[in-house]
Amino acid sequence: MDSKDRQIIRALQRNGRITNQELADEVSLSPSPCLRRVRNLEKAGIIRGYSAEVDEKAYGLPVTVFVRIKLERHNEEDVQRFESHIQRIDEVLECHVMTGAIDYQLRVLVPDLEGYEDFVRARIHTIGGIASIDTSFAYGVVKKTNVLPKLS
Amino acid sequence: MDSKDRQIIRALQRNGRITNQELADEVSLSPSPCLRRVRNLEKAGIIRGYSAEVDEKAYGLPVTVFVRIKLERHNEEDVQRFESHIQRIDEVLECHVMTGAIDYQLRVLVPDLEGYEDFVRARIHTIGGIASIDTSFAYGVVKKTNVLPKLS
DNA sequence: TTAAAAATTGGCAGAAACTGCCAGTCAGGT
DNA sequence: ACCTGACTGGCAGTTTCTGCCAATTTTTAA
Repeated sequence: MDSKDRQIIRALQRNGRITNQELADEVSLSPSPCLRRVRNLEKAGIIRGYSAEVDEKAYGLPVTVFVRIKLERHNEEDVQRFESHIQRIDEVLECHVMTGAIDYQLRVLVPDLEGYEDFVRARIHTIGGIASIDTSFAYGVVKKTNVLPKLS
Repeated sequence: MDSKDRQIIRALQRNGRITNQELADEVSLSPSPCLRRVRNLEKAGIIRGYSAEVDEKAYGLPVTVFVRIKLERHNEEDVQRFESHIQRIDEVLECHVMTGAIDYQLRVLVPDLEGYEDFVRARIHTIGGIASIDTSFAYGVVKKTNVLPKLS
């Protein structure tokens, strides 16, 4: 991966549906080698895929919640159990394993506060083995981008 | 926005570069009306744009950090100052305004721990007016998707 | 420094996809 | 039943994609 690949990556993050011709222009290549580089990045798994960015509020899910979870036990079985459950919950868009006092942080999307209560009861507590849940609601977005910073 | 639009949205979140013909197939429309719906969703701002999903590690930024920040004062001026600074920092991919004890939560991408130290010193503390910073490192991803849940 | 080998590039042409236009269809209201 | 408005599907000209090959650039080794 050279600097041209990185240029391509950042251009595709800014606009994932740019045509190959425009992309080629932007990175100063002709369409053929440009497309080949894109395909190589895809095959190598560096570009995982493409996605539409959607206004969550307009879609009907205006409430973003960050949920910080601690497990009671950390043996292989309970951890596996928790993680495989989480992966199947559609409302959970992200789940990170964390260092420090908390084990996991989730980003969850719900239609309203009641929806969140339902979510915790029906989806989280039913997993079992959870020591604590700490909830923070996000009520505004200052910044949200997919474009990775330039490497210095 | 009807259920067909929602179908289109979810299909485009799963694959943002699907061709219009395949998309039309998937949602049982012919290409013309399908494309028109997509364009309308774009014009209405419901589809904000399209983006490539990139492997952050392969790109060279393997460390994800969540930073929870409290401000000293919450008057209009200091808040504006903080938020406009944050928007200009490339390493900050997300910044949410939070309820509760913390004012903001940031998602930050850095190459390593040293990079994070530099980031805090050079980018965050220089803003001024910050009461506290709480850092959590993410060292694994259990789930990460852009696809919004179906509305029940 | 030179020469051979490898990787990358650019152009071309057939195939695929996009997109504006128009007539036909369907749903809701009077 | 009729009218209105919104939506649909098909068509055709235009644009874009993409596999192939020769030419160029870069790398490697002598």
